[in-house]
Amino acid sequence: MSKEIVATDVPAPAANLAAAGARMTAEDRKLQILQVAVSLFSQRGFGGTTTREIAQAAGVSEAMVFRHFATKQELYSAILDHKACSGDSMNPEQMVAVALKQKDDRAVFEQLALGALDHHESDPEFQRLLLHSALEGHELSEMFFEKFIRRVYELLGGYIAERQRDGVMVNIDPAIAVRSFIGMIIHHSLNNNLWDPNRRLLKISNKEAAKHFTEILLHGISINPESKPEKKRSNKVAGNALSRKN
Amino acid sequence: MSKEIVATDVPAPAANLAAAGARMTAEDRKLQILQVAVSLFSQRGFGGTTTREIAQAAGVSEAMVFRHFATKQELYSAILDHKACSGDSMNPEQMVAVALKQKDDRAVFEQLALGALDHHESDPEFQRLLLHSALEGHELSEMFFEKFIRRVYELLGGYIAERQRDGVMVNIDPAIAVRSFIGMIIHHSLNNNLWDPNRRLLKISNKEAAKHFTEILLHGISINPESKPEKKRSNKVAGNALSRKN
DNA sequence: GACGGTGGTAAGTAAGTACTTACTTTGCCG
DNA sequence: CGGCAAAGTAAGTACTTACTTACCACCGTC
Repeated sequence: MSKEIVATDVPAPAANLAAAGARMTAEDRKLQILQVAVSLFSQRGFGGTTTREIAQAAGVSEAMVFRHFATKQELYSAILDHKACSGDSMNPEQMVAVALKQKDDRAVFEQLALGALDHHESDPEFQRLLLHSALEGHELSEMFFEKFIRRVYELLGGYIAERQRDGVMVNIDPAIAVRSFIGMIIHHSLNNNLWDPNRRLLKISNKEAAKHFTEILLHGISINPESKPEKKRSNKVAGNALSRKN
Repeated sequence: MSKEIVATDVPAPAANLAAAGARMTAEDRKLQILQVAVSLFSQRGFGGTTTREIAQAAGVSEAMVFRHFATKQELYSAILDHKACSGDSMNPEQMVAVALKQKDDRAVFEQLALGALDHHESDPEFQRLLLHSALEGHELSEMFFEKFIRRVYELLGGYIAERQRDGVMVNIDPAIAVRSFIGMIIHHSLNNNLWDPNRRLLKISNKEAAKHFTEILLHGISINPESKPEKKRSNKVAGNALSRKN
């Protein structure tokens, strides 16, 4: 049972050089080691990955790893920071900014869902890293929570609260609605990446998934759902929201 | 940073004996080691837990661990088997059997949700073990998937399909509805156990959560949602289900 | 009361582990 | 060319790891 120690991809900086075993600038090598380590850590976790494996996968000696990262822990932290901070689509606000202002409920939720699902699909390593770090109690978990999850709750929760004031959504605690929605998304990605990678239970595109999750949520928390909201809906609606049950 | 090596609880068989360091029967000791190891593995994962820690936590020498379990891997597997097979409430059918036959939608979903949420809350170790094993690619992940998840999809999906034929639910792929619902539940538990144990984002009882998740789902996929379905609804409704969008 | 089997251990072993040290190679620039 | 800093390594070190071996101590029983 000898696992191959090969990073799944050798990305940007000097892929061809790396293959030739050629010399690289310190910066490039550091980045390469980091990227190789991402792959290994996400597959096997912190405790399950040895510095020797990392060095081997990067095609250098162990000493090089420790030249660039003083300790294994520092390398791990660097990875998590890198992944969390250089986060490309880590800004939920901007990706739904337009829809938000137009109060296009469907667009708000669908775009957010699609963005998240696509991101999870294109970078499954991140989800694995996040899970590993959460289980290990690493600070990334906390950081990601504070910097991202919390903001999503505020953003979406705020939006829902506003729509409640508009009288078009039932008077549920917005946080519950957000949790339900995020739950559908995360769990769907978790299924695709972790438990059911060949989609035995459910095989749909991210677009379909986003659409259906949105549909269920909006139908689930909207008042007057018999009027099929096909595209947009007119903005302000008179009247106050009333709970269907407190 | 010396972590204490103490199992969170010393359960049934010979808790008082263990405290005294007294002699135990082989069977009892085996069980005790197993239970102590559950706690450690769920906290730190397979790679993150050493056999010495396990022995220390059980109050015996390492040799005793290897007398009862030939290898560390065998101990791990025994744990997973134990947890998955001796699964107490691992039968979703029976816990909603009555509601199922009565076609009491609300009861079906709410009872299932509450059962799952309560189980996750009372045994968070299991969720952690399951996650660890999924990340590590252990066979428990597959087993649990086959033996439990799949059955929930069949059970709930089948029920939804039936209600669609009854004409009271919209013509969505039942698997999508199930995924959405399970997603809300799992993600909520994951939040409570892993990311937000002190409930900063959302603090509700399992009962409330189950009720709200059910509410959202049923509202989300039911036809005719304006008639508040407060308790039960009459069974057969004439007419055929029509999708609100394919 | 010697005996045998079972619960239990102290003290290993060989193969890792993270991390270092002392040293060699390589490219670059005056 | 020659010099030199930076990239890179082989071969460690000190310690931990999973797993063993050889040996006790207790206790029912014949």
